[in-house]
Amino acid sequence: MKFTQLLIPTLKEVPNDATLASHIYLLRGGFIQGVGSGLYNFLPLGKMVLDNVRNIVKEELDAVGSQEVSLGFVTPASLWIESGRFEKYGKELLRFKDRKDNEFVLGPTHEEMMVNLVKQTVKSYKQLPLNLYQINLKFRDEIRPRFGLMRGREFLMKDGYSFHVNEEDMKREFTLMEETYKRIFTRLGLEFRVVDADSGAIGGSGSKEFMVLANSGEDTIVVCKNCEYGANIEAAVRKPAVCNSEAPEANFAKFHTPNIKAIDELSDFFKVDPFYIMKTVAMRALYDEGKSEIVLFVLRGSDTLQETKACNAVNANELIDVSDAELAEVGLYAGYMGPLEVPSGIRVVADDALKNAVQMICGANIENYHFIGVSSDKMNVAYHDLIAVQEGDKCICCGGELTYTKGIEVGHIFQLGTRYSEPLKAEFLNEHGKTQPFVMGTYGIGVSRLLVAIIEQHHDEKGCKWTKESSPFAVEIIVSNAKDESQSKFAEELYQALKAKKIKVLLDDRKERFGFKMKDYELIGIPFAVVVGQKLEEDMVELVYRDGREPLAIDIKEIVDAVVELI
RNA sequence: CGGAGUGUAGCGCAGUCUGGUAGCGCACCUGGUUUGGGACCAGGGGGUCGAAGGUUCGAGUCCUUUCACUCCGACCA
Repeated sequence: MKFTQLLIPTLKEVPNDATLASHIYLLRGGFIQGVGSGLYNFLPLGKMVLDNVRNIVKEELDAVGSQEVSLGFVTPASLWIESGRFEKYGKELLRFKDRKDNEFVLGPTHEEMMVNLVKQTVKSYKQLPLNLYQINLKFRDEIRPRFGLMRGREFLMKDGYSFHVNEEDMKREFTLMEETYKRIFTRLGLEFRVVDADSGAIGGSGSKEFMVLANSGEDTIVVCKNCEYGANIEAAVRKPAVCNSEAPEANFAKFHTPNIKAIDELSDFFKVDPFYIMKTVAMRALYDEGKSEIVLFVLRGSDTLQETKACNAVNANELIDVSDAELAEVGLYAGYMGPLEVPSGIRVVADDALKNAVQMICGANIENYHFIGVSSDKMNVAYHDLIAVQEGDKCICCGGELTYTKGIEVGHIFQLGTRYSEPLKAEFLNEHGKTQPFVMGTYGIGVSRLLVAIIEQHHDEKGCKWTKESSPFAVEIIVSNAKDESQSKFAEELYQALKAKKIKVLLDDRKERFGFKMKDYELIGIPFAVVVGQKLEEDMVELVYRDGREPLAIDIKEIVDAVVELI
């Protein structure tokens, strides 16, 4: 393509609302255009990159036997009501009615639709396994869209669904998808990590996320310095913590502790390590149909509550903070809450680390009193993993030191089991002639988000640096002085020669000065450029690299071969 | 939804306090000079000042209402 024929509206100035490198450069480079909160138009260059990414995803998936389909964007709400997600998904799900007053949703993900499709067409185990995917727009009415394409409301996603006769075959496919995803992200030139994850609103178990490592990432991931262990903070586990300081010794008793509420105040008062104090966090858990209840989460004073884990532990849709006044209404006192002698009707969940704990201190559920000498056998509570892993904790696999890093979630794969097939009655006849629900897996890739991930990992102060397989063009030809006839003529010849070799080439034939065109080249970020300039008088052109390598002078007779070799 | 802020040309902004002809830079158009790191000269086009209502002889500016967007928080496959 020729620059003069392409719509590439590059900007010198940074749009006010862009803070992230990828957002700034995608806007300035003329890849995308904002149209509303979380809504973007893709301009020609952006569309080219998007198509490249999309094609790589498609190639790799097709190569392992997945089949592409395209589902309707608008979904009848009835399917969502059947699966139980109409409420569970919350306000993020955009709902609306048609002229006949029927309810619909804009698909944020398409488990229901795909199950419905398969249910109508697959009747026998002989048709399984099956892996279907689509690469289509999704809409999620995000509470707070931000960072450009990173968290838009409308975005391009590949969502795949597999159907199996049993758990074992589903796990085989899950592993196959993990390997396929690794190939996709590697081809795109990304540095990433596969981590254990929370399954969130999709449901199911054993999910893994693909995280592109970048400081601007929205997710905190826990990684081991020593081994391959990695997990989203929402799902990370650690080796049980031990405490070096001595446990207190006391018989069970009620102790007067006026105005001593916080863990560190208690720690000072009793001269014991927070490890031996129980922290009780009250939250209001919200359920379907507007139901809610106050739940007490109990953990060691040295630990911190991980809200996602807590939410999962009580099967709630959401946890929100509780005010002191609300606590008082049910007979609880902030600062003096504990797992013993709890007002009736209040649910208590304790962290796994408190199983078999002895000699603990906890609130007495009476104002100004704590219990001492508490052991967990007195507690009638459910145990769950509730804590947020901290930096410095020990790895569950190897005992190595755990640290935090930031990641951009670009892929997420789930072992769903029968989470959707059962309620939606998606069943087939097995080899014994018996009816059974499909065992499913589901696999997502944030295609438009990948553009963000690539730029976040590959940019400098001048602009984008697209990786080889994502770049909108393989090479750019820059005519230094478009009014110099010999330069224009040679550039045109070179352009035609490269095109004849099926190379994606961009010719900057604008009548602009050299510096201007170089700045645009660097902003747009094509990996290589051939500068046709003054050296043409000596039959030489210059090969420049976007990655910072020194330019190379090359004889005009060899330049075509040199470019072919590079790409 | 809570807190903060911003809406004036395609983009970035000034003008609002103290009411009186709608401005600047970039971009765009015409002509000329320039051509290896975002050039220069001259001329030019482009605005319901987010929207509605009010005060006033007169509103971008003052008052009321409303909408949109951004940031922090809660939230998030």
